[in-house]
Amino acid sequence: MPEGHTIHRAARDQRPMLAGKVLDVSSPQGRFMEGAAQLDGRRCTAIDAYGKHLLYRFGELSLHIHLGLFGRFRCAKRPAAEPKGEVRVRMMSDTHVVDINGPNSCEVMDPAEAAALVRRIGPDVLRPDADPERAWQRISRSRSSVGQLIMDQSVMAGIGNIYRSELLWRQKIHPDLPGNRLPREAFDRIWADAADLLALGVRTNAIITVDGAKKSKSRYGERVNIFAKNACPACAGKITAFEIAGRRAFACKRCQPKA
DNA sequence: ATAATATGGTGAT
DNA sequence: TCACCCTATTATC
Repeated sequence: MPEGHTIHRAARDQRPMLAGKVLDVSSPQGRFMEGAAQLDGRRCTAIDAYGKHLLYRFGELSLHIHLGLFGRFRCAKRPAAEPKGEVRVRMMSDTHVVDINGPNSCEVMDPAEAAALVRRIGPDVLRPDADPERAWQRISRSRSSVGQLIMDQSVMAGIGNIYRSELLWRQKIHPDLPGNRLPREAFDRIWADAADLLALGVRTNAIITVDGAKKSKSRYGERVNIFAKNACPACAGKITAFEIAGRRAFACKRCQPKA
């Protein structure tokens, strides 16, 4: 379930559970034994989110987590229940248990490695210190498509596959438009809308791109406009489905002209 | 039971 | 562009 909002939400949720506390760190699944041993018994000093990456700081050392497509967090109060599924890391404070299943990355980093990681991540739409100018410089100089660029985490961080289609639909821009033909004004709208939508995602812990929509249990329900949908909510025309670099993408030809 | 799918990313070709 | 990594859930036989 992870786009950028998921990670920032996790950081927000887990700070009061873990930060400032000495943690028991283990790997119930057994695939992170060495890393867990390095961190076990140390104090978690901070939890930082950068785009889709999460860094649990333990003084000099950082635990780098990237959920990938399948990863998930499970948080609970103690006493700890039996690990559910393949729990790569379990972190336990005096009050809480955080389990991480199926992360794409799970590694201990030294300060240089952590700094290098943060450096290669583009400006994060969810961070107040992000500099959109960096993203604009990349996009406006690139012949790649806007659809590709806004989901490239080194260009701008946080946007995933659903937000991509939804953002470009909301801003009436076709994903195939080359970055160097995107007007500055359109980029500004994309950035601002991304910041708003992802912030709402953090608040609700859900991807909601339909104005005024509420969380719902159905798969995409009324929360998204065109992602995995057939008809355009604006013009009732057919939504076209295609692929961008192997990922599903959606657009309305009528509402999202290429120029 | 087995296959297909998924909101992600990397490294080789 | 493809193969591959990681796991859980849903769809299909």
